[in-house]
Amino acid sequence: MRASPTILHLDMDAFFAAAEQAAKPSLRGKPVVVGGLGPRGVVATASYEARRFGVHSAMPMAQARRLAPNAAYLVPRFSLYRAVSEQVMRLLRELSPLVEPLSLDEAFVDLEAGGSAHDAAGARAAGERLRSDIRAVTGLTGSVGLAGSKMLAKIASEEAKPDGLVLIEPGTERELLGPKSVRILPGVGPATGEHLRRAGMSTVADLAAAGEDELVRLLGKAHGESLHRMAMGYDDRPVVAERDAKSVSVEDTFDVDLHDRVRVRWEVERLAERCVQRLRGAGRSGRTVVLKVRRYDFSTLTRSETLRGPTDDPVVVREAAARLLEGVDTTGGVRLLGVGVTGLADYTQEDLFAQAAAERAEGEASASERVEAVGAVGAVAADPAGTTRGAGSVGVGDAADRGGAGGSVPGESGALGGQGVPVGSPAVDARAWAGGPAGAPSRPGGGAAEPAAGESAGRPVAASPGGRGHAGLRPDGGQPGAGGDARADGPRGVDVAAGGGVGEPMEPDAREGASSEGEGRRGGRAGGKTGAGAGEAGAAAGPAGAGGGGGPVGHGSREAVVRERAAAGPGSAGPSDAGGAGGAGVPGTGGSGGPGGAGMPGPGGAEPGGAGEPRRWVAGEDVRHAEYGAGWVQGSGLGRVTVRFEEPGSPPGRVRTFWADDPDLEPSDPLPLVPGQSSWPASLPKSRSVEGGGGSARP
DNA sequence: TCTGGGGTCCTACAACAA
DNA sequence: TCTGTTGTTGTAGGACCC
Repeated sequence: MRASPTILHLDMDAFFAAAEQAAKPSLRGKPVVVGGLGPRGVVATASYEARRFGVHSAMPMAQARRLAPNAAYLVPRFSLYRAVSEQVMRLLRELSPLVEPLSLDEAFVDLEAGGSAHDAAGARAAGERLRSDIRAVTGLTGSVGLAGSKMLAKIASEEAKPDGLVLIEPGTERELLGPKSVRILPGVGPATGEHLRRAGMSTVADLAAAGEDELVRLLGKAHGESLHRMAMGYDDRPVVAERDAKSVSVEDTFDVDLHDRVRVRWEVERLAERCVQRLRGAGRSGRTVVLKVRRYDFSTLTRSETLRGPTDDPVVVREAAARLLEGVDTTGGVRLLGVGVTGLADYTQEDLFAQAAAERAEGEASASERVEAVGAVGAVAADPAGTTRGAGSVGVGDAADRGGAGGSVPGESGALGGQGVPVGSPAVDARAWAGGPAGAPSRPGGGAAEPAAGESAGRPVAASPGGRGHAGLRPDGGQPGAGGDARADGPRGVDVAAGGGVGEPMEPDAREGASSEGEGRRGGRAGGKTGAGAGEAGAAAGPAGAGGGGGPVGHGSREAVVRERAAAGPGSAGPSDAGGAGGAGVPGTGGSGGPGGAGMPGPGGAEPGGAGEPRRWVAGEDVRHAEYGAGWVQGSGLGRVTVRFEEPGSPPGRVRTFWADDPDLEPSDPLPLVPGQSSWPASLPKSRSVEGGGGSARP
């Protein structure tokens, strides 16, 4: 708590939605909702126009659609938001080196540390200058709070919204906070708020009056003490510029609950792979593997296992996650699965052993010790029951062998994928599934290959038409070309044809925005972008060989299966018979393909280059047409795509409809919201003319 | 048709070692 | 040697935030 209001909190106004409105002039002044468009999606951000209909963040998307049926519904485009966020953070760092980002659109700045303000007048001037700079550089508005502490600065920026600045003079905190709801204090959410309400405390003044002892009694020591201090207006938390991540995790919610144990296991292993990719991308390793399972009734379980040392080996993490799954009852259905790693370190157990081995090579250790050390790699700590699960542990040699095997599989995987996995045999080894988790690369030196190129501008490759898709492996055993998240927003991918629900190409202005749920169109261009042909994509068949058949979430109606089959190109795995039987990708699961018969994942079948399968386009995505120029996808369906031709800085544009596979139409990267900005990330185009069309090769 | 994804922090409890 | 206490570690769950 300082005497001058020199802690600044910036919060961009309705950030995602505002960025979309800036990028799409025809949406300005109209309700825009950004979030997951699948059946279980929630609202990430609603524009102020949409908020007037009662739409707010974290609201189920279905509810938002009921409240604001005419709003534009868009999927988030993180590449755009990250780029704008970088511009904003750069402006903040001009004010002070002490900038603490809280998220893409929010940060604290210590103005005093940067010498940009020492009193209220200076702070206000700096805040106003910042707001005007942000508007000039990004075209967006942000709200600024200034106070002597982080808590109050954040409360001030909330008061300032939208597009304002509020300064809280030190000394006025208690008076200002007293009448406000306890919910404005950080750490008081719905549960704590209700708890306090039942205890007769609804305002901050009530908390202050209750005293620390009472709050500790109600909420526990840490929470009670900190809340009491906050209620008194005390908060001396410093602005911290750098914070190390403490965990890395990935999770997926499925459109339809998973019942098939084999599928659940496959998903867990796939998530483990993605988690390790992220872990490695951050240059970290982790020691504790955590499995998260949300069941059909929304109850959530976590199971964790701590290894002997940190690892970034996909095999080790995958197998730990699979072991953890064995202890979880999934009967009744699984709604969400997640895999995470905590206890992060900058080195791996293998590093330590390598170092130790080098030392021993210099004669510092005996041969017997060497054997012991190598054998321990990847082994897990004894479990709580006191039994070491040796069967699941993997030694270095084992991992290396497996890596080799994984790499060798893709060539055959199409066929395997088509056969599906025998079910009813719990001993089924995922490693036998081509393109499935089995094929995961192991470590370099143990045969692994790193992802080729980070995130690749958010364009997953070799994804299935339904949006799912383990990307499969290159024949060299490496990861698919572009690396990054190989899954194209999988679980939410909905087969356009089968899923219904996706509108006709829209008439101009008949409905702003689009509700297309086909997020997985990437498959259509994956081959071209990565240099992989249809054959490779086919090799990515999922374990059960659902292929293009049963979509990942059970949208695999017979109709869809037939379409996908027809579209399967040579070299693709093709849908399994089970898929053909009605969408259940797993033979033997009683895969009746009944309602929501969950097909196994796996792009397999209809993949890029597949003759006749239209490409899929995501609502809101940037595109470029050879003749009409830059635009964005307003809607798609029934083999057509509707594009509005406009870009940041242009007047609202006109709408045209094309065949989805129109060769003149191609995807494009986001442009700066204010044309010609030098602070726009170098990896993204600064203008269409420079960029030459977005750069994605056609399949 | 309710309820995402990626985090952080805290609490409680059991096991174990000193 | 046995018992009680205390600290640490691992595990699980809950709340909260954006």
